[in-house]
Amino acid sequence: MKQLVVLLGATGVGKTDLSIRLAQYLQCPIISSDSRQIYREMTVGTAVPTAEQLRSVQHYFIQSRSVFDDYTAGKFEIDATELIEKLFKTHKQLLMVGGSGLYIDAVCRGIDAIPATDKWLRQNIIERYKTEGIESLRFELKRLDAEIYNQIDIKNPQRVMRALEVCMTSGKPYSSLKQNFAKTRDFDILKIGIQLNRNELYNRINRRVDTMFEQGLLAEAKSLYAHRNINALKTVGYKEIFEYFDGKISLAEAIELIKRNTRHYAKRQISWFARYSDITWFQPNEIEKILEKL
RNA sequence: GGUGUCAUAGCUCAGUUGGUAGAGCAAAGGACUGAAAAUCCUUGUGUCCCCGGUUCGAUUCCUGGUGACACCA
Repeated sequence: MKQLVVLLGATGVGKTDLSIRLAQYLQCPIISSDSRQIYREMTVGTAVPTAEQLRSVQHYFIQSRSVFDDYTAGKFEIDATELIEKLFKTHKQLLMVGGSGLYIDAVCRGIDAIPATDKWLRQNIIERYKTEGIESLRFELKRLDAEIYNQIDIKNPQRVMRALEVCMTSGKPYSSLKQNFAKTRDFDILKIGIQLNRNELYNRINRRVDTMFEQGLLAEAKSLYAHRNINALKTVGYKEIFEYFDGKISLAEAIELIKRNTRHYAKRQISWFARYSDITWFQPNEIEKILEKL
């Protein structure tokens, strides 16, 4: 049986360095499940693997799309499963590495097939949200799909808008499309989790942010400033610098905010992974134990 | 040195016409099916600066002290 090894963990725990070692051991390429490293315009701020790391192991998805492309988790499921199928023809084991929970889910269990939604419709719904408020959208969603209305987090505008947009484009209730069944994949999945105690993780995150600035994060953000409204650029490390460019906060404040928001992000990842019951957890330095597991 | 203002949660501050107090941020926990590094939810006991006085009762009023800030010398 083919096996997909999934290396996951919070941002900054040291997945990248470890992944190179594991890929070399398994003699397989790396498939990235990172929703931001996939964009070629963002290098420094997403802590993409170094040029040397990219040279030493074949990587897929890293810097393979543009921030102008409107990439999504749904596309990732299609692209990644296709790629995995292809690679399994020449490899018994493959390594997927990344911390984007939804992207990992998309590959491991799949997300339901839902017709692509129209860009303008979403724009329209966002406008309605801004002018009419959330209540109006909730009211309409309840009318179109009472079941989904009761399922989703009604306090979360993004969820309400998405549900509405699906109902409107498909012409069917979102709840009828959202099956929630895990797809069966024709390969085994082994989840390897990397964790550190909270203090150590936060220290590493803080240090990594300082390093990003030394490596030119400011200049990179400057080159993207004009496109700040693009979804992909609503990203920790960029959005705070944009605020600095706006003159709303100082550079020192931006740096602190990036550190803090990255910590928040790491916490959210930890919460997400906590619900997977099939992860074997290791410390980043327990390479021998991990190799043994493989 | 003098005068004035202030001192409340980790931080910034609100408030109590005298009955021991609450917001934002932080922190912690959580949710998550095409924006996911996104978006959202939950959680607030703290010598109310210290000593004393008035009072049934003081974080609140009064005397003194300490500290910070401002102005005047």
